[in-house]
Amino acid sequence: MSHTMREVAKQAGVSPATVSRVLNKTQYISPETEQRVLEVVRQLNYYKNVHARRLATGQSDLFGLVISEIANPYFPEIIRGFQASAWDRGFDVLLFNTEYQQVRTESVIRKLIESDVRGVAIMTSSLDKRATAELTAAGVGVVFCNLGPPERLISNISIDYQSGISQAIEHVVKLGHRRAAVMAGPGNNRTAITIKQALVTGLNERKMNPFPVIECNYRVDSGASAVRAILAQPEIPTVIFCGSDLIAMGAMKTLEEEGVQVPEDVSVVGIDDISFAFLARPPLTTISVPREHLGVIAFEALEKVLKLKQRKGTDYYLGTELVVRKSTAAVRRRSPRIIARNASK
Amino acid sequence: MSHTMREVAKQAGVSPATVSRVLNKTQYISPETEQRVLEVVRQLNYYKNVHARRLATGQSDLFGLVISEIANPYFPEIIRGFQASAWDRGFDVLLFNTEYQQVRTESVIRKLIESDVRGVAIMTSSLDKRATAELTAAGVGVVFCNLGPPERLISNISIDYQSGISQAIEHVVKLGHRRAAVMAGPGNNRTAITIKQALVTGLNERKMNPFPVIECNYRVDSGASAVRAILAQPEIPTVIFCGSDLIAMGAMKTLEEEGVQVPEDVSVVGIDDISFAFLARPPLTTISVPREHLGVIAFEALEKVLKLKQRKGTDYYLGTELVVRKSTAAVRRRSPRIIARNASK
DNA sequence: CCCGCTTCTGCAACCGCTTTCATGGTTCTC
DNA sequence: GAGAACCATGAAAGCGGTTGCAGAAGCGGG
Repeated sequence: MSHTMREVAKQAGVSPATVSRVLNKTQYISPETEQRVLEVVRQLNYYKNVHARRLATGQSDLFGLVISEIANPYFPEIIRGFQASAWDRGFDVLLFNTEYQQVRTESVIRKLIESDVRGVAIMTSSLDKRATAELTAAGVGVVFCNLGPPERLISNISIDYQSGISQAIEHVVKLGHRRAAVMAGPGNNRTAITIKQALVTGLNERKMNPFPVIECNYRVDSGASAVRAILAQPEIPTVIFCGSDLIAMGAMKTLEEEGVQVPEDVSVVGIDDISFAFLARPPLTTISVPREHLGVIAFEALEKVLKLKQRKGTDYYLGTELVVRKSTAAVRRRSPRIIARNASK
Repeated sequence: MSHTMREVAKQAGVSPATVSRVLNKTQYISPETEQRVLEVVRQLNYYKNVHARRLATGQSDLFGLVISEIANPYFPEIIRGFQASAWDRGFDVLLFNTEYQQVRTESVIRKLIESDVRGVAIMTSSLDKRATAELTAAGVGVVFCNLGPPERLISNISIDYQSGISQAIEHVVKLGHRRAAVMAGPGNNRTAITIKQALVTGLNERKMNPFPVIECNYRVDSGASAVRAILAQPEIPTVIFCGSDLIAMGAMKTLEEEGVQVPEDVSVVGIDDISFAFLARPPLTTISVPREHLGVIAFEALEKVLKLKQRKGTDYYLGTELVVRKSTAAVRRRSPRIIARNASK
């Protein structure tokens, strides 16, 4: 179908080696020859075959990126940052998603190694540390997020949720809130657990022992039952901390349906600052996680760890920051529940 | 680093050919030999090298998917559908985004051909038909969206916006609306143009000549100025049709900021039914485009067109459907502008 | 004029896997 | 019991590039 390098060489009256050298600029070739080769390449509309190249050089120009699920708005910016960095340096990226399934994990790892990727950024919590052993054994660099200390060929990026969470707690305390609830992410998710703990610890330090602390999954509608559970308490909180913006938006939706106003009756705080947090109504007060930057750092970390094959990787830190919008407001004297009771009397 | 097939063969006391046949199940091998080979494969933790494989077979197990921009919530579901279908059949997908830049387009096409992908789904409008010629010339199957009639190796998926739009117009007419405005997508975007025309035509048929008809880009904040332009009209519309949900959500945000209530003062209709349309407040009435299905169909179309190399591809149709939520309501007697005037007197 | 040093290009051996064809050994079949 | 038909496997030739090494020209210096 398409032409080979040998054909180009014959047409140009040179050897394949010369064509290779012209195309890759790996050795000085006289300008006339170079021109001739390039001319033929253009005429024949020649495309080099990366598979042959990868085989011959024993190196691919591929990096892997593993995420949980493409439809989760947490990931697109990460992908974007990672892919942009890779593209700038002439690398391609193989994107895999686990869809939260353990079975997929193994196949993904296998595909990654078979494809001879240089490095892999694991941005999902559904891959555990054990799985990465396979990768490093194959000489593939690995970088992940909040999973543990660096090792040989392994770097780690720690997201410092604590800083943003402290700011958020500070913020609501100033607004007069004393009673908080927590709607955390799923209990089998590493990141969700980290966030939940940071939240609970931070609140406890301020003597605001949160109650209830509920786990819900990342699906948009999962907040609904959690919100109802919260509203069913004898004394309902004045502020709800959510483990992700998605949960927060789901919560706000349900709160509205239940006749509870945000932020007048209850304040809501999210985490992530996904692009829609800004469009939510009210616009969501949230803790911004620099996701695009995370993708960029992830790629750079891989490049670096690959240079230092022998030594262990690095630990990177990424700060988080409170973004105040409209879903938080000063606490009212009386909780809506009490108002409701009075009203019904 | 990792082992080769030859090593496995030697260890198992067979030839590389046999190992290949065991691993690919391409020929009957006696159970004992098979067991022996598999055992060695396990022991050595052998991974086959896909590049060598692709080179030897002259075929890759890769499909390409080209989108505009990963951060645009229109795409994730398409990716999901496409990738899931590919995965099920043992194929991998190479994801490329144009970021709306023409320069990228060429590199993307080149990479696609160099990677020897079997087929490419082009889900962005920023690639024109000319670009696909390169692909088909290289024997790569192509499927795109709303771009023209099928040809050799080229299939097309037409999204029938008309049907959903008619339903939407019917819906607002029943609610008593007579004055409509249109906030279309960018004028250099094929899909946006198609939608805009469908919208304008449909409204004209109902004698609701929309005014104004404004183009805005797909960034979230772009709706703001367009909304202000609409509100600056002497007579403001009672319903705004938006070229995408993102535009609609941006518009609703700005409307609220301007003190105009949705849907009491103005109804808003979106297009796409992105997952957030449901979370918007008020939840967005929109025209749902079956995006995940689009991805699935795209993959299937590619598989099919590749089987029939000689003949031209197929034209697929995908319907759209109105989803009524809360951003549309019966029209009020007087427009908010008039109310505002009265109030200020 | 010869030698040695550049400079530019070609030869040929790989990279790791697939696949055609061939081979030796069995089992049928008449 | 000999030839045919199988069967399970091996040998080897690619696939389309890359690259170490070698060789042919060209050139300047002694």
